[in-house]
Order: sequence, then structure tokens, then C-alpha cells
Amino acid sequence: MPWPDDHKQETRDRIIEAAATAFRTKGIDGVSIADIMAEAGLTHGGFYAHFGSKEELVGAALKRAGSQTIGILSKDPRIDAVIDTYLSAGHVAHPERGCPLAALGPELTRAGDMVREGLAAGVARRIEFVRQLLPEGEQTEETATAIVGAMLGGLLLARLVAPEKSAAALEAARSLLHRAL
Amino acid sequence: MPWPDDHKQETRDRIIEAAATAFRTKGIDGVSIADIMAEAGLTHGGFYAHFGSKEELVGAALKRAGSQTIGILSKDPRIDAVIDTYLSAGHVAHPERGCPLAALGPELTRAGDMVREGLAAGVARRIEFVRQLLPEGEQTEETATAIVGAMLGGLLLARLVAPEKSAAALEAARSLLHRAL
DNA sequence: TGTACATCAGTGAACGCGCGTTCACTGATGTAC
DNA sequence: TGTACATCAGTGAACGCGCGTTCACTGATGTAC
Repeated sequence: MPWPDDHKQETRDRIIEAAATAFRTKGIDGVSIADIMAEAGLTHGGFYAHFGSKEELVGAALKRAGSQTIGILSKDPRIDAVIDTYLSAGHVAHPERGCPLAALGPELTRAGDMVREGLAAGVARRIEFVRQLLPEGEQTEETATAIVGAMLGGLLLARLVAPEKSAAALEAARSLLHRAL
Repeated sequence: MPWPDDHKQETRDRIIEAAATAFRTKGIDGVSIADIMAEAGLTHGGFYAHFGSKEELVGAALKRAGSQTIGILSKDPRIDAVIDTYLSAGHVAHPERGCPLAALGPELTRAGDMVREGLAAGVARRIEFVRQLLPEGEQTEETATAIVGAMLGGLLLARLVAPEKSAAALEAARSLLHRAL
């Protein structure tokens, strides 16, 4: 072959990485394919050699962002630590490397079927991740779902309130969740 | 005056109403000014006699949607009823007449300063609304904030999971919140 | 009562712009001899 | 070892389109006489 076997794969990977960051920062409609390609060190024309459409890239970037998030939360995989990491000031300040549900949630709801399916799968993975961290005998999907929802809402709310109230909003959510366990 | 005193005010009102519905359905970037004006029975050119920019309309529509939501929740103003109404299948199915934070949250986070300020005020109003419904002696802003956040995340998550899991996600969030009170 | 008028809410063509997508081409690469 | 070649990842101009915004104009209205 004229190029190293993994060359194209690596380029594709760089595009997905750039997209995962850019989408979470500016929203899906806030970023053009030219923006993403430039961030990956390429020109826009080459995009369609890697993806069939912008939506296909959204799907890939969403999956990547979801895995990254679980990866970060896995560094200290005790449920209380996961809650505190998710509901931290750093996460509020850096949506670009944080939870894609909090950064893009409602937009994803309006996306095409391909994105929606990947999204549902990603959410299920997240709930399962949390479920396994619960105390033995309490590892129900219901409890895990409630916790994931409250974490998501707590983070989003901390980004929506006036900046000086953000820390208090995080603390309120953390407190509710720690008490619920 | 050549026109009835309240004519322009009523037109402006119709535009805001159309915008509040359309934005929550399709997202801010998903709706054009022409779309909104048509929905209000007008042509797009007249828009700038009512608003200085699309962002100004976003601010007005957001305020309207927030008030509508509190209005709906006020019909049965007991905290348990508010939680159940907010976390209902009807609310999941109808973002266009539901909570603007759940329909537009992250997008609003990226909006201009005018929108962000109105947003923070709207969120504060919502937290205060919930606070007043709490049992006497427990009416803290912290508790109210935690509840608003968990409601928001529960609703959003119910829209993000696979459709057949939506009802269970709502129930999980309701259960967590009722237990927390 | 009827008519001419001033007002201004709303119209619709036009503007520049950036988007997603397409496509003919370029040039860096590993391979064949 | 060196060179001609086939491959194909990436380039950049071009496409049609819809957007937010502007503006000269239209015509429905209440008022003055």
C-alpha cells in the first residue's frame, strides 16, 4: 500500500478528537467541518474521505466523549469519588473535556436516528458503570439511573446559575447524592 | 395614533410566543427568524421593528417559557405534586411547552451576556419557587437548588435514554426526590 | 358626515456571509523491476 | 541500488442553499377639518 496501514486511521482519530472537543465547547451547530478539519491540521475537502456526513462525525465524537468521561471517572472508582469528580468546579469550567450529555444533551435529542441510537447506548453504559459502583445489594438499575440523572442535572444547573452561585449549586447536588446513598 | 395602542404590543407578544415554542422544539439554531415570523402570521422583514436581534428574541422567549413552566407547576403547588408534574411522561413528550432549561440548557450556556443574565434570573426564580414549597424549617436555598437540579437532570435523562426506558428513568428520579424530602 | 392626510406596522427584495457537500486534481508514499 | 509507476490521502475551488439583517416601499388605520 502507498501509505502506512494505520495512517488513515490515525487521521480519522485526530478528526474525531478535534470534533469531540469542539462540539462540547461550541455546540454542534456552532462548529463547522472546516473548523474541525483545521483543528486536526487538515483542509475541509478531505472530510468526506473519512465520514459520510457531519452527523456521522457527531455520532463518533459523542461515543468518544462518552468513553473519555467514563475514563476520567474511573480513576477513582468509588461511588462517592465519582460523584465528587463529576460535580466539581473543574467539570463546570471545562465542558470541552467533560460529560457530553451535559454539554450537548438537548441538541442530541433532536439529532438523527444514528446519533440517537449511539446516544442511548452511551447513556446505558454510563448507568451500568455507576450501578457497579453501588454497595452490594443495592446495585439496581433504578438507583444508578437516579444518580446519573441527579449528577447530570446538578452539573448543568451549576453552569446555568449566576457564576457566583455555581459552587453552591454543586455542593447542593453533592450533598443530596451523598445522603441518598 | 394610526393604530390601536396595544396593536404592536400584541404582535410582539405573538412573536415571543411562537419563538418560545419553536426554540424549545428545534433549538435556537434550528429555527430561523423567518420561521418564527411565519408562525406568528407575519413576514420576516418586520422582525426588526420589534427586536434588535435574534438574541434579544431568545432572551424574551426564554423568560416567557420560564414563566409558563412555573405557571404550569403552580397549578398544584405542593412539592410532591410539582416533582411528579415535572417528571411526567407528558413533559418528556412535549419540550415545546415545557422547561426551557431542559430543552435548551447547554445552548443557553453559550449565548451572549444578555441571555445569560436573564437565564440566571429565571433559574433563581425557579429555585425560589421550589424553596417556598418545602416543609417549614427546611426551606433552604441549598435544598431547593438540589431538588431543581435533580428534576432537571431526571427529565433530560428521560429524554436521552432509549424510549422504552424513559418511564423507568422518570420513576427513578421521582423516587430519589420523594425519598430526599 | 365625509374626505384628505400623517403615521407607522408590516412587506418583500436584496445584501453579504458561512455552511455542508462535491469533485477534479496534486503530490507523498511503498512497490515492482 | 535506483527509477518508473500505481495508489490514494489530502487539497482547494466551486456548488446551491439558508441564514440574519437592512431598507425602500405599501397600505391600513385614527385624526383633523
